Amino acid sequence: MAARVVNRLIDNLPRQERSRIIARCHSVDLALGAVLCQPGQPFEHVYFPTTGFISQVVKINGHQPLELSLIGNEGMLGATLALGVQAASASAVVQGAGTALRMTAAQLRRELRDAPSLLLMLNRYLYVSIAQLSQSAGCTAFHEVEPRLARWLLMTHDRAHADHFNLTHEFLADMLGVRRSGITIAAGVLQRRKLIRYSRGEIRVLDRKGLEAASCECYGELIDDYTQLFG
Amino acid sequence: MAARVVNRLIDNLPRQERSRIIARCHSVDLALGAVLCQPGQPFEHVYFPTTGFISQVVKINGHQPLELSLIGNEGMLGATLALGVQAASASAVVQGAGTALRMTAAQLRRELRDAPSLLLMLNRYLYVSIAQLSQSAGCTAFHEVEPRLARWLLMTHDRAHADHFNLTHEFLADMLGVRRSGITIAAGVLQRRKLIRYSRGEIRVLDRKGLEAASCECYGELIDDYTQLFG
DNA sequence: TAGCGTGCGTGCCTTAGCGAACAGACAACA
DNA sequence: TGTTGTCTGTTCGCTAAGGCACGCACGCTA
Repeated sequence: MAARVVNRLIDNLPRQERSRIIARCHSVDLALGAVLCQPGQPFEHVYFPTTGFISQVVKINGHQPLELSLIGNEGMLGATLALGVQAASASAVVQGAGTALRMTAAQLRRELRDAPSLLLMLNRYLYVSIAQLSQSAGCTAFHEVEPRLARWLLMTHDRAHADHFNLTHEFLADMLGVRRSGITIAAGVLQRRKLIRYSRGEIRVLDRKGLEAASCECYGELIDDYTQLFG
Repeated sequence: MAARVVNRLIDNLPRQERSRIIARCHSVDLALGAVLCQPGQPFEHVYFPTTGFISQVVKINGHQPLELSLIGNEGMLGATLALGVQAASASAVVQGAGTALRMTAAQLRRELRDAPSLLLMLNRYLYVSIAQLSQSAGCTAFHEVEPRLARWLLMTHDRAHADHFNLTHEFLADMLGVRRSGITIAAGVLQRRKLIRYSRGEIRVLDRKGLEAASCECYGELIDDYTQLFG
């Protein structure tokens, strides 16, 4: 169990290609806050998170970076290489410390040449990413802080593989593109409803079902988008 | 000039493939308001707009559809087919009447098999679309109605190939995900500044440079994203 | 020329959320 | 033990924008 690969994309590959890919990867630690790519700059590595997770964020002049998507062991960073473009389209930052499988971008390009199911997988993942980006755009435009926070906590819960994780209100505010005290209020409501408990940067999920009810429907949509293609 | 193909994606193809693709296409009229695809449903056709243009929109429960991207003769609808997924990820609606080159989805898939530059082009276009989606998400989250309206008018101006086009305030409000009277106010400001003039559903761009100054930087970013890959 | 539908201007009230600031509370460290 | 930094709670004033509704004005049709 300990040495088991637990990136769902890799796990989905047929056995031969899977071991080939794993052989080409190194396991690395993802250090909280590390910046893994910058928009316009070529990827050095691609990452398949196993226990850590990564945020893709967009920076808009005069604002804190806004989160676009969260990448955990259900996904990868660097899938756009399958489109033949070397550069990253957004920044990516480690958001939950942990481990990932990592491969150089050059190596991935080589593998893509003669690993048809790898390409197939990246393409599908890109498709899901596009669908999820679209959904998120709508969510950010229309939904309020509280349900968005709940959705965000659920997504993190899924990727952290633990009931508690470390995030300050300040950090959450940046990710959601809202004010810190807006998070304090929304999180306070969720805590009073006994859905979560938090203190000084540690958040614990107490009632997942309840959180799902408190979140906007976007959470379910994102899950559907993924399972439709990856089961 | 009259019969000249003016879809920039197609124009960028090498001569042989270009004529091959054009031969596979039919020119069709895009009727204002026509729905060209639905999320989750397979594409019947793909469209390369020439004079018309198309909006991709996302529907969120209880809200009007929000525009994700605008597709004119610089782009196409259906590029995700290159990812091997048949279904559309969002709805698409004709937003400016005009013409487009159209091909069946099945035909495109066939062409993709042995037209390497076509695949290359679709892949690049997908990359650009992802970058633009990300930028738009940030724009919707942070920028105010007036600059967003200016940006939107510029984008439409680029795609309409004319200084005037037909759009009501109501329609603009839906696209931007804001209230109708919010558009009336923002458009009024732009009109008083002599950047545009409008009346009963017809909008005319008077001062493009001025509009660019009034819009958020996202307009420039979107242009950059595109020109970086398509020149 | 009367009627009606559509598009636009405007106003009122409400509200979510911003910006900024301050205070308490805890943790770590010296 | 005190000091300092970080995290959270809370407040005040403010603004962009939402929801709603009314009225005008233009233009098509009868």
